[in-house]
Amino acid sequence: MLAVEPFTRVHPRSDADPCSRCEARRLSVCSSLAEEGSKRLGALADLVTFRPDDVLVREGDPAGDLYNITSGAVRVFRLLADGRRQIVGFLFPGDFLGGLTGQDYMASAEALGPVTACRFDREDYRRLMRDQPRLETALLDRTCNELLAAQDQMLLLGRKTALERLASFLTDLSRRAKRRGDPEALLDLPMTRGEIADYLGLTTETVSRGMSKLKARGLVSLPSLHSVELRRPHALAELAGLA
Amino acid sequence: MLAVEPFTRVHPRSDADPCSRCEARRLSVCSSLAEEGSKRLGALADLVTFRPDDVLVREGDPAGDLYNITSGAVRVFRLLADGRRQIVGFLFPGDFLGGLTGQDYMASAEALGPVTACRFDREDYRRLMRDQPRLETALLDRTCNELLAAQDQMLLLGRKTALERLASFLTDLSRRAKRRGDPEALLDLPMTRGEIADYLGLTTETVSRGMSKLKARGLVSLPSLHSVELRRPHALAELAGLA
DNA sequence: CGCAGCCTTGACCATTATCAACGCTGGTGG
DNA sequence: CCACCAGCGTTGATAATGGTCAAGGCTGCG
Repeated sequence: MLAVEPFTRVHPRSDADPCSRCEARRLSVCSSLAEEGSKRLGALADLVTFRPDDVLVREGDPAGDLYNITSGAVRVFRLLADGRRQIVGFLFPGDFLGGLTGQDYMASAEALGPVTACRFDREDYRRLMRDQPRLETALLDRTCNELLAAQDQMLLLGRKTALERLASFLTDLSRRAKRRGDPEALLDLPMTRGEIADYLGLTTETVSRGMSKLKARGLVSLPSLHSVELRRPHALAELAGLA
Repeated sequence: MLAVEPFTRVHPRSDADPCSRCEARRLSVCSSLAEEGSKRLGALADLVTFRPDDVLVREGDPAGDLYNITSGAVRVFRLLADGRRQIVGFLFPGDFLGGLTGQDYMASAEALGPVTACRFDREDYRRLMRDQPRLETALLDRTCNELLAAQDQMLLLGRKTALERLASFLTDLSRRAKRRGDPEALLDLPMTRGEIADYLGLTTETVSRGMSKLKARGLVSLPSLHSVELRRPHALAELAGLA
């Protein structure tokens, strides 16, 4: 039986210092360490690049490295035996990939396009955490946030309609873009319709129809295949069931 | 905007000592502390009881207490504005309820039947964790396990059929019963069909039909409304998509 | 410029939700 | 102690959301 090995993300913090080594501008791991000597983290990490569809980690492989995404985007997913895929998350710059517990990776991660990431050895990172309890507390906080997001996604998958799911997705992307400092109304969609479908528990066709319907209702415009402009973000959030 | 506040569970460990105060036989929090002085934890906790449908914590309320369930079962859920409910988890003896980060509870929890629990003050628990890093590491591990279970549930809600969801549910209940030391083939179902439905993203009727179908296929028998006997656990696990 | 892959749209279909009726059961009060 | 009743569960008929299959268009890259 496989040991457990979840993924966690690091969300950027606005008050953080830049990490010169991994080039992320606002990264809470780097921030936590800045106070106690970020040199050390820099020495542990190296910058790696991936091409589109490259595999960062594969479900079932022994857990080794941890990554901070610094550019590009990543899909994290699990598969059923017959090939059905559920994407459990998309990672953007500032997000964290990898788990510290368990023996094997329990989900796969692949690059959506060109990706650069800051790689840590898992054991180094663990040692670092042992020396710096603040880092462990920060990771616990982040994992709790991740769990909260997972509960949101359960509500979405279990109880929302196709259109509500799309509205939720776009609203969430907008929120995350804003947090990263990217424009919140003109979204870049680095994933295909099929990947959005596998994230929302739908099919390509339903996602496509949903996009068309949102456009027809004037909630969004679609300047290009892989970008969306939120024209009525509040109405979209309302449709998403947020408030 | 509400601060994040996820729930985490403590899973029992077989090598743990009993916790005399909260009466849980195998509880990893108690275990972690046994090594360094479980008296202290005992002093912080008090035993509380709830009647059926009592509210343990309510979504949106300021986060205060943490609970270890010692008997009975609990539903943890989130709601949409129009009343649609997604149960994000059921808690059984040995499971942990409450979050250490964030300002407010982000999900509600109610007793399925009579429940007893070991209650801790959140601040006390935090202080305890600061003194005992092992406890924090254990909590991080457990939260990661929780996150993994959440990803399983996403796969279930996004990509499994109604019958596969039911098979997964029963298989998971069996695994958890075994871990608690309860019979793994004769399951107690403390929840209603409607609650199972709200956990699996289905309706009462579909759950009921699914149960009948599993019975017709000889995979289970239904000795009473709230118990299930797994007659072909392996076939059930296969249907669940496990392997 | 052409082709492959992705996206969109349409027609049809299937799974599951909805609506409805009825049966069971456990708790309560006469 | 029994009978009633409210709530839950089951089953059936019908409807709807979203899936499947199919055809054609766009686009970006070689």
